[in-house]
Amino acid sequence: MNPTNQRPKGLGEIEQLVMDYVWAKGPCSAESCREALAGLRPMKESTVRTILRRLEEKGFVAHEIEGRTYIYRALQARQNVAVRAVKNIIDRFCGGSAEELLVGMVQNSVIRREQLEKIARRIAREKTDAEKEQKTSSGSRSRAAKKEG
Amino acid sequence: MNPTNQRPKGLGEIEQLVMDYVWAKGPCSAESCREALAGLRPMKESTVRTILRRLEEKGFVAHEIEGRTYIYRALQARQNVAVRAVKNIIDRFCGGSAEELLVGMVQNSVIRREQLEKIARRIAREKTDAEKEQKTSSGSRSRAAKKEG
DNA sequence: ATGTAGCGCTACAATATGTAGCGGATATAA
DNA sequence: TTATATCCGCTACATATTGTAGCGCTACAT
Repeated sequence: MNPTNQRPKGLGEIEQLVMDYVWAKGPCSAESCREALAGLRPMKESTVRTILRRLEEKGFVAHEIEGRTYIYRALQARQNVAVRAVKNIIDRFCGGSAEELLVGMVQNSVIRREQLEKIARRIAREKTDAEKEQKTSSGSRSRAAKKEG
Repeated sequence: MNPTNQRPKGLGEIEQLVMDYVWAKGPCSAESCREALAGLRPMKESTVRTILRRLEEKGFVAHEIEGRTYIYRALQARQNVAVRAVKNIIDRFCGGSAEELLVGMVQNSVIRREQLEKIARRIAREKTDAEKEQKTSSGSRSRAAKKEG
C-alpha cells in the first residue's frame, strides 16, 4: 500500500500494551509478553506473535534470534514516539507552531506552571553547560546524554 | 456501538480538512465547505454532509438551522482539541508526566529553547498578574482570558 | 404540480486492528 | 529414527473506522 512501506499509522490498543511491555522490560520473547499481559489481556500465542510482527512492520521493534526464539526489542525510545506523535498534532492542529499548544496545556492543567518553568530552567542550564564545554573544549564529553535515534 | 456514545477516536484525513475549514471560517454550511475544499479535495454533496454529521456525532461541531440550511460551527477550540490529543499521548507514553516529553521535544527540535523559555516567562507573568489582581481584588476582572471549555 | 435545494438514511469499499488456526521447521525425548 | 513439544510464518476472518456516494423525502419557489 504505502510505497515507502512502514509506519502509516499509530498503535492500536493491544499494540500499545505490548509496546509498553517491551519498553518496560527490554528485549523479550513473544511468550514472555503473552504471560506478562495474561492477567490484563489474555491472548493466544499466535495473537501476540501477530502483534509483534506488525509492530516490527511498523518499525517499532526489531527482533533477533536466540536459539530458536525471537527476541524483540524496541527500536524507538518511548519518548521519541511520544515526541513524534505530538509533532504530528502540532502540524495538524497548530499550523506547526507549538507555542499556543503549550500555553493551552498549562491553561488546561496538562502541565503545571512550575513544571514548565523547571524544565525551562533545566534546558537553559543544559544549554549553558554545552556552551561552556564547547568553549573550554576540555574534551571530557562525559555525558552527551543523547539516548536514542 | 459505544454505550457512552460520542468521540471514541480522533479525526480522519478528510474529517480533519473539514474541521480545519470550520475552524478557519467559522460557522458555515456543508456546501460552503464543499466548495472551499473542492480544489484540494473534490467531494460530492452527500459526502461532505456525512463527514459533518460524523463530526457532530463525535462532538466536534454542532449545527443550527438557518432557513433550511444547516450551519455548522466548531464546538471545541482547535487548541483544546490539540491539547486533549497531547494529553492522551502523555497518558499513553509518558505515564502521565509531561516533563520528559517536553525535554524530548526540545531535544528533537519540535520546539526551540527560546520558544519554551519565552512561554515560561509569559506564563510566569500571567501568574503574577493574576495574583496581583486577586490581591488588590479591584474587581475590574477585565480579561479573565478563559476561552472555551 | 413541478422543479430544486438541502437533508437524513443507507450502503459499500478500503483499511486498521484484534483474534486465532494451521502447518512447517527444529530441537529434544523415546 | 521417530514421536513430541516449541516456536515460527502464513493466512484468514471479524469488527470498527473512514471515505465515498446514491436515493428518496420535504420545504419552498414557480
